[in-house]
Amino acid sequence: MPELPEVETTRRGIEPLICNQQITGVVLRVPKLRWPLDPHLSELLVGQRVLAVSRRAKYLLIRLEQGSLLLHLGMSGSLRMVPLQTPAGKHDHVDIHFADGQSLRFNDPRRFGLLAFFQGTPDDHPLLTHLGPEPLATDFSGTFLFQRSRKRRLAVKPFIMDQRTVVGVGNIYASEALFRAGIRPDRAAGRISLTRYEELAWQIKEVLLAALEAGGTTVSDFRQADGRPGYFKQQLQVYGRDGLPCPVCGQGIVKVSLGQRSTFFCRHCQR
DNA sequence: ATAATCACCTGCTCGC
DNA sequence: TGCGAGCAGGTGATTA
Repeated sequence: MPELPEVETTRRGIEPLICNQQITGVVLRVPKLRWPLDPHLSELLVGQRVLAVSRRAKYLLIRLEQGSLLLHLGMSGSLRMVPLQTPAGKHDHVDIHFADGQSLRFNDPRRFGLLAFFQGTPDDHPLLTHLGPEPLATDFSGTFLFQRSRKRRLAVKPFIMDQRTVVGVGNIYASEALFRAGIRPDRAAGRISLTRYEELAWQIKEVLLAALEAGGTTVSDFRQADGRPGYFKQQLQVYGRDGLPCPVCGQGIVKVSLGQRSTFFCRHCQR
């Protein structure tokens, strides 16, 4: 999926286009994405104005005058702004029409996404209450990772991909951050020193910021709100590069499976 | 409590 | 050219 840089790129793309706009209609073309879509969504949304678009973890929050829309792109989702009459293509599951004649279109081939209306404060939504810190915030640090990992035998890669540990780090950026920090992805989380966790926390921030600057990473589906792909793929150092030389030492990058997820690393540079 | 596995979907690539 | 197997950016639920 879209990991944090892709979701944030999407947020920045759509916010200026829908902020202060009034919703005039909602079109649902499938009964469910990951979970059933509320068939009354239209009645709940029409007439409301968008106050802001924010992000928590990989969730987008479209804040309305009454309540909020919670949106997750899942593995393959993307959002685009299109003129109202644009014919729906394959996997264009939801349209939200606005008074200016534009429409926010949710495309999601694998339908693992989420779109739900929530009345209360979004932070109280059950899906958001157990999330860890934002990786780019100051409360996310090596000390935090170190403390949270003591006595954990879980491999460090699934540990940092657990959204209760830290949010926003998915399969691509987990491999990239561990490479940059020189840590083997299969090392037990509880057997990594504070010093090394400080480096890892720093590299997580660095790689996410660099990807954000490039508009995210497009593997196949992801698109920015204007339809352009993300350009960070060219800067990936290990993800998807098994068999190719390590950019640092030249030894071949290896691919292994860790917690059912493909994992890429350099046996020489990562210990 | 923690860790591993399964499940939700479609589409694409690979090997035969 | 066709077909089944395996895999893909996420994450909640279920099982040991």
